[in-house]
Amino acid sequence: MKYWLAKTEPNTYSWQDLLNEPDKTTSWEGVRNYQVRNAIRDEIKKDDLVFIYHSVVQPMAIMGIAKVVKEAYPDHFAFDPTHKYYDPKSSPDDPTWFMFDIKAMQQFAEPVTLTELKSYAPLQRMGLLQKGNRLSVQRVSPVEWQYIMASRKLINIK
DNA sequence: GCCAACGTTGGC
DNA sequence: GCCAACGTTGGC
Repeated sequence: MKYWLAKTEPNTYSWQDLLNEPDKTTSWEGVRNYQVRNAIRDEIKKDDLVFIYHSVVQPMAIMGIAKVVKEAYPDHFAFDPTHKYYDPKSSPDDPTWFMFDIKAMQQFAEPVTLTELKSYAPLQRMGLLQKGNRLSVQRVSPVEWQYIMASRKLINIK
């Protein structure tokens, strides 16, 4: 099993939006970066765990944990000319872009802020903290994952 | 609001 | 194939 971190701008789609979904489950579409596409298509597997991170808006922080419930499948939003995620390069016969589904599992009692993450010596090499890192879905090492998990009380979502 | 970092596009 | 121009991301 692998660990991941997915960024989202809460003004567009927030952790609370995920909690409000039927079965706390949503599709993660709209990735239009090839490096992230390759990770989604080739590496993300069912039952992998994902930190959901709020970017741009204060407080920038990891909000909670989701589980991959469906592996990569074609991002059909790329096929719709009226949709903002439309990309004429991608076709149903030969899709360029992929999406996957996640379900919210646990929430941190308090968000784990970017400022706090930066203050932890064991996390200095974490992808999120590297200058210029713009990958919207990225790997988290097991050590980093466990360290962050141990920093907070977790609330199970029912 | 600014701007550094980075990815993509398109002319040559 | 190079690279300037442009667009986007995302922290400050």
